[in-house]
Amino acid sequence: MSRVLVVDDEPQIRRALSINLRARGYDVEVAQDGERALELAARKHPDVVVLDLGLPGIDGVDVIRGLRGWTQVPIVVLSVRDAEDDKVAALDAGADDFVTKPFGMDELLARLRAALRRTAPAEEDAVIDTADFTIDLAAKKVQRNGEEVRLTPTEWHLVEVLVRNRGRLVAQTQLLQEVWGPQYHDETNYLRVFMAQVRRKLEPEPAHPRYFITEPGMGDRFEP
Amino acid sequence: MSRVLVVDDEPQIRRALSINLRARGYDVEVAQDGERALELAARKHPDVVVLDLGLPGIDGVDVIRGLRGWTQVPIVVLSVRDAEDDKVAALDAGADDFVTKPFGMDELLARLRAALRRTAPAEEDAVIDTADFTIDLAAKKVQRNGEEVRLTPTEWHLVEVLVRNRGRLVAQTQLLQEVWGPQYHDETNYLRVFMAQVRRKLEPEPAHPRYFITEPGMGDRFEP
DNA sequence: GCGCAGTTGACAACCCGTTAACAGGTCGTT
DNA sequence: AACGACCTGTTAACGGGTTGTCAACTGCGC
Repeated sequence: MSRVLVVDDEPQIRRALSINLRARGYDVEVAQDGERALELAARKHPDVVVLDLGLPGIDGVDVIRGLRGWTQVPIVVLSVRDAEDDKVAALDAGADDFVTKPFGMDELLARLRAALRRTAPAEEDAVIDTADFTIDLAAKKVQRNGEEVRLTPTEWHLVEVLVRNRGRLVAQTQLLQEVWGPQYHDETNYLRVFMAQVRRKLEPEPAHPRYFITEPGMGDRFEP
Repeated sequence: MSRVLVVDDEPQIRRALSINLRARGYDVEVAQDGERALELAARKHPDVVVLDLGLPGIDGVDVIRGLRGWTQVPIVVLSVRDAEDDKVAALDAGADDFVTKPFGMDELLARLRAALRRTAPAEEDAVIDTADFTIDLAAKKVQRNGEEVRLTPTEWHLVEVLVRNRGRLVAQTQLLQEVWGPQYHDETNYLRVFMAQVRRKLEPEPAHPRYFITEPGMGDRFEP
């Protein structure tokens, strides 16, 4: 199920959210301050972030900026009532939604579902069919000639980003950051190696790719 | 600028929002009940909907469902405090965000910006069509006679600057600085070489350019 | 320790920006 | 009208950087 990163300095809130979210089937990571939040986000690639604005150390709004520098992951902010200015600043920094403390668990869960649904592919777009293979984004499966093709996690992640932007050119730095994390923005080696692996598994002629196209100097794209 | 559809049954709120939003440069449509909201949304295709939950006639949540049947337009819901159940129902029906009444105009504006920003990448389908070719700025693709034309990074960069300023004359120094960098302001050689390459790839008669025009001594411009 | 996945390095093939050289055209000057 | 200076258009070669590919290495989990 979906991975959630919870960022809050109050242990009892971390604990409450952790228990409640796990009970609903989410994978939960917790961080108690901004530094750890950014580091965990880079390592674990959560599907959604729940972030308390009132953090010790790095300010919550700066955490949002730090995340927005490299990822579009939805961010749900927790804030105290009457902190109107903070809310506006958070939204402008790129937060997706927020919940006022004290909050009901039902409301938070509803907002998490809403945030996740926004990034989830629309139902009808979840399956991409080509003449040579079929990609099911929801099920995370690829079929070729009726047989299932196994992709490693990184290979899949790469394919996913390209397919979600099908028809569009995706810059190398963007691909690297979305698949490997913010500090990998110039490890173009990885891209070459994994594009080659993906092509070997999916392209009819890996040496003359038809779907996973590299535009020299510009980036890569998936052509359906 | 962006088109906003405001749905509320209270005339003073419609009026206040209408004035404030227009003052910020939004195009505003108003509807006083659910039926008109659905009808206006279908006719005008707003970029974002501001919807009061407590409507006469069709329930606000049903309006959300009605919209979600055919569009992903972001919906910002207005609701009274303590209507927790309504909020959850609205979010699950597909609302994107909501604001509790009474609300500050700053907060509403911030949430509108956030909602618009979420769809911005998709919305920004800047596609320029001419009789001879099509330029898709978002996908970084150029088509000519149904076939894809490949531009090198520098060629693309040059085309992009010209197209974004379509119809306007762009000075040589400005082009050189935007495409090659600040220290290249007088390398007019580059401009000639690359304008020629772009013309060769896109113009029907490269020797008599119709789209990529050089105004001697002044600069260049793209004529759609 | 075995197997899988990700990481790293090496190298050839290729692509693209740079550069130079020259032809054609325009304009001002004589 | 003739001339030359200057700007523009066109082409081709060079060299450096990027890409595709392979294989060995590392680290982790079973």
